[in-house]
Amino acid sequence: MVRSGFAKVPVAQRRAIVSAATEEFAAHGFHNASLNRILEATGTSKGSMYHYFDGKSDLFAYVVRVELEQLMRGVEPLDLTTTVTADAFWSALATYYLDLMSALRAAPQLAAMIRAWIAASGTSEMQHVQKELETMIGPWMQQVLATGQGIGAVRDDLPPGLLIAVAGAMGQAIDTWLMTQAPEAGDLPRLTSASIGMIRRALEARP
Amino acid sequence: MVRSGFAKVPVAQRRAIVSAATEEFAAHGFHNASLNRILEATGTSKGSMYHYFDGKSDLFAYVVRVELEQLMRGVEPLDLTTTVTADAFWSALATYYLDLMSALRAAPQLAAMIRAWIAASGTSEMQHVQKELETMIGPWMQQVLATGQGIGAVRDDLPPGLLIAVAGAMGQAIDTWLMTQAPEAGDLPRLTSASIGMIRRALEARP
DNA sequence: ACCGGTCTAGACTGGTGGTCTAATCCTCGC
DNA sequence: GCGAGGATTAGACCACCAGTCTAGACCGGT
Repeated sequence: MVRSGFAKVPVAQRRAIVSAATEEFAAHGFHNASLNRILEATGTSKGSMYHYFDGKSDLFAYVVRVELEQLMRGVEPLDLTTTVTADAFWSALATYYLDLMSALRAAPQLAAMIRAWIAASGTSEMQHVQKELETMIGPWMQQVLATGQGIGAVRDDLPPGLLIAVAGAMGQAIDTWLMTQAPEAGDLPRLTSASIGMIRRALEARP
Repeated sequence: MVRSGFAKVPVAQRRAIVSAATEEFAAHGFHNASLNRILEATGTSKGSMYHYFDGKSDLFAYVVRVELEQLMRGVEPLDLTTTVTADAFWSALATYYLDLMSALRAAPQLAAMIRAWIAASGTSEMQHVQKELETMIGPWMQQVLATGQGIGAVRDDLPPGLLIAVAGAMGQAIDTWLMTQAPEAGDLPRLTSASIGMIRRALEARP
């Protein structure tokens, strides 16, 4: 967890650190990013940095969180209060997903950062980072899932954790495939909606 | 790629190196594994090791390959030549998947190794490892996919690469969920078959 | 016997993340 | 106004890392 001291540091330097760290992590991934380079780039001393953060992965977690929050802020939040049919539920999810994807497409550095996060997740140093971010996103996902099950859009014959894991993995795989393959622009909407369709197929309740 | 010299080294030492490396990688993951520790454990000198392998990730690729081959050897190969209906195709896949999973469950070190590989994949050092292993598995997957499409079991309205990526990600997510959550033994068959069912739902051709 | 290439040992390099101590700053109580 | 003492900073230092390099051992062919 980020140490308390960081809140007191002047905004300018805080922003400088976050920006330099984002750049470094986005460019080199977590493991090949150099803390020393970030220090050098921002003129921060090691003592100060270790006063602000518990270590490299802590800084990484903080930066990812800040960037994710910024991404979320730029996207119309998902509103499921008015959806009462399965079709409405799934199409609301699809538009939300499309929004997120296009926001990501507009912020390549953020996208690189997220890719760095995905690439490093699973490594042991990332476990507490994962946990921290899960507490940020997990409840939201669980609520979406519960809503979907409530209106009969999502199956409820399997453990919620498994459903979330599978859905997340599918989304991740689709994202990276779309990002790296970069199909012709004309094909993109069809591919994205078909991809969401796959998730729906896997998760929807069957009569 | 592994250097030619390694083939000439005595079997005993070769096995010692592979075994020590497996242990190290399985225990610490790729990034936190220490080449020096492997050298120390096997009494190999740095000069020799770098004579055998191009570096840490090269050794890792070799070890993963050896272990994977061993896993495959212990499992009845997938035979799709006699399957002509979609149901037969999917059930053949399901039994094969179950075989693999139980073989993995019986060899925890191998499982740890594979988890280490999955965790590290995506990192930049792993790219050539990925490529090497993909040339080992990729054609097989493509052939399974093509067979499935041929008999109308698998959809063909999306790019093969996307289908493979999604199926692989789903399998991975299910595997890790099953491994880490370790549900009661009684539930395992139901969960596995339901999981395969999810993959089928996402990928099967619809009338 | 000796020559030449192959293999081995391990010191060495430039880098890493993280720790530690000494100094400075800054905010309080007085 | 000023001094004490905790919070903050600087950066030397540590153990360790993957990878390079050189000097020599080994060994088969002539």
